[in-house]
Amino acid sequence: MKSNFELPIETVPLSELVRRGELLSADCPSREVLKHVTSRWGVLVLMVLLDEKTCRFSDLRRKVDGVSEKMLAQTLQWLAADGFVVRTSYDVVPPHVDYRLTPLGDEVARQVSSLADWIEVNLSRILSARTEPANASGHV
Amino acid sequence: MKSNFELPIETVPLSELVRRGELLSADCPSREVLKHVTSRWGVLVLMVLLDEKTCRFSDLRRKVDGVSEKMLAQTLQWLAADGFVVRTSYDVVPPHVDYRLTPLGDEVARQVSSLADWIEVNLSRILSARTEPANASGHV
DNA sequence: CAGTATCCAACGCGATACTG
DNA sequence: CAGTATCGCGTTGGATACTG
Repeated sequence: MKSNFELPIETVPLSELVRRGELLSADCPSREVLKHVTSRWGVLVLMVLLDEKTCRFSDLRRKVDGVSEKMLAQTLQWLAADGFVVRTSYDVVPPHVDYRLTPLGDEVARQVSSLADWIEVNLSRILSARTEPANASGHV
Repeated sequence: MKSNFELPIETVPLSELVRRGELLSADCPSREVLKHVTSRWGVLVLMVLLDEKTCRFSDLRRKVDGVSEKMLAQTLQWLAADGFVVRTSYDVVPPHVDYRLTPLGDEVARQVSSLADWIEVNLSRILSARTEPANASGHV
């Protein structure tokens, strides 16, 4: 049986939309998208592209501290395959390739960056909460 | 040299805050937080807890389709250690344990859910964009 | 019910080397 | 510059079995 995941949203019964049932089901394609977007390097690449508008491969390598060539390439391929990023190669020597967000990618990037910003802004609150005994060991 | 990551935000030089430099540096503690929050099951657990207010272990297992006991336990420990989730155990037989968001956890959960909602709402747009030839193969 | 412990398979991911 | 190819280790993470 084919699920209604790939149907236009308007044709999906409203009852199945009311509350997120999609991501919670293991076989929903949205799990894949979520995986790419929230992957270790996916988040950071989207953040950078949102700021920079357009970036070369080596720019991204430098900005995203710690990423290897392999993982950067793979991450960019995922994001491109999902329609979030466009790759443009200029036919010159030495090679020149640009990456930029699509309109769709711009939207996810904003979501992701919003989360990232929250973490950065609240980092000290989080680190404080961390060291606490985690409480709740006290039985009720 | 100790970085200023753990200092209260007010004491950090403004120049280092202007644009997110934290998550982009490999050794920033925020990377860890991001990892927990955007982990495969972390996202889904936060979503459920945001909706349900309070949940038992087995509730979460059932709602988060596909998660194993091991990974659910580990994810909850991460989120609890970061101060996003509280674990409350009632001393009865059979055992009864509740999980709920802290105020801090509520804030991240909203961020994460916002991203998740975006994906669910735009899934059909994404799946459409996916099949396209990814364009950009055309040299410029 | 709410986990922990153990084993093991899959793969995420970095290091290195090579190519157009 | 912008990658791909290959190797290999460490971690992730599922399945199963056991415990308070």
